[in-house]
Amino acid sequence: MLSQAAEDYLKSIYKLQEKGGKVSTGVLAEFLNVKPASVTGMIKKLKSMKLIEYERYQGVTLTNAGKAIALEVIRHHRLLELYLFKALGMPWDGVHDEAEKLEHVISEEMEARMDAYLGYPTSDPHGSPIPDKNGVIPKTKSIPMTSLQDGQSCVVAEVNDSDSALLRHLGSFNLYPGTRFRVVEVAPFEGPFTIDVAGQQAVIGREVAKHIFVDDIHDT
Amino acid sequence: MLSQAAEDYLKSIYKLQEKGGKVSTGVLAEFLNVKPASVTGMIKKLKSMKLIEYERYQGVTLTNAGKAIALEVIRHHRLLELYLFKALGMPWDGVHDEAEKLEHVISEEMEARMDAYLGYPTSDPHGSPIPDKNGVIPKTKSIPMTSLQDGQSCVVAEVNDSDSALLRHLGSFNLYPGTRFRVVEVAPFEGPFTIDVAGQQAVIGREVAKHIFVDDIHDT
DNA sequence: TGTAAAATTTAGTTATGCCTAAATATTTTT
DNA sequence: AAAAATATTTAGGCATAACTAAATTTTACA
Repeated sequence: MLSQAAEDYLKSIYKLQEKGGKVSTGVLAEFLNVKPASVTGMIKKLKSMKLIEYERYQGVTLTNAGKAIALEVIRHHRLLELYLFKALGMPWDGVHDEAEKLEHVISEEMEARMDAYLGYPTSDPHGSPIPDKNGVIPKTKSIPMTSLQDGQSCVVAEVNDSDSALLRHLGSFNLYPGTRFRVVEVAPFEGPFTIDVAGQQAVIGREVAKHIFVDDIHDT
Repeated sequence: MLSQAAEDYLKSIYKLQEKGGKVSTGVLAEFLNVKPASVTGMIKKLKSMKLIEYERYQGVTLTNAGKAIALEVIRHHRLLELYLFKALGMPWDGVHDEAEKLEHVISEEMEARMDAYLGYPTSDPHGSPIPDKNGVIPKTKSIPMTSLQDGQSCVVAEVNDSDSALLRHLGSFNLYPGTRFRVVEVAPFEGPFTIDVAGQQAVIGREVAKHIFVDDIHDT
């Protein structure tokens, strides 16, 4: 059995690898809130287990075996988030932290039972896709909210799940995955977005908008 | 935050303390499947945290603070067992192992939500009492099945939860908490019990009977 | 292209929690 | 009450996974 720490490394490498191929020691250290020297240590262990490919100073990539474990952990995380949200009624800004601890601990049996209870879902409460038991992720084609223009209408597809204060903020505007809104105005010089959600106006700053992904875009 | 290992020690000391006052190093080591020397080490740490009282060679007792933590962990365990059984339909011989891992990880919020979902239950699927959130345990007055006589009728109150093979065995006779049965015969010389469960006869050996506790006894 | 800055690795330390072997204390037996 | 048996503690190790500080490699730029 793999340690929780090792699982977290693999999950993080997977996520960072999504954005750009190889993952550097520094970026990984920053992401995991540990020092780069600690990352080097763990990297050596993961390499010896053939879960990553690695050459000194060159960054890391997951092997197929490593990727499978990363996807398994991500699957646990997202199934748990949705389960806690739906079955226990936990708030959408609270499920991430709970899932973060539980994801390393649940059995395959529990995973399967939650999956069945939820009707084999494909996305979690924040809109992130849930890999199936073979590690296949449903394809999504959302774009960052920051690329929207005045007058465009769209649907919230996915929001970053790890910052609970941000989630509460979005919740106060009813900005959940599936919610449609229209861009009323994009202030110039990298300014904030004024949007209309079901008749209510809201102002969303750039920093917040970066964490929101949308799809089904129409010009109005 | 207390480590999982420390929580397990406190829980184990609590359980062993139930049967007889002070808990010796050796008994605790045996119970936890570690060596006595390891127990001595942890004992020193727990003493420095004022969770147990301890004098060299004299065994340990929980302080009030230690007892509170032990009861909290036991509450988590039993609530989880019942939750997994009722909400996810896990078999009663499988919930122990899952709860054993989850008990150290769940938040107070999750505990409270499971408790509410279950309607503030007072016993788990094996009949063990669930401490309330203040650590108060519902009093039970069951006796070991081994003290029953021919012709007595009784109800299963509690069975040992940690041996899943034993639980499957009992399940095959429908011997769950709440099930009534009648003692048809107690074989002499410490022999097995022949019982009648809803018209079906079953033979229960002494070793198995030791792990079954019953109440509501009537002579027939 | 050489040097300074930035990133990464190595070396050595710490804390947790387990282990074995040896020393010591307690209990039981004779 | 002394010897033998049992229980417990001390001493020294190992693995994990973090840390700091120093050394090394890579990259950036003048």
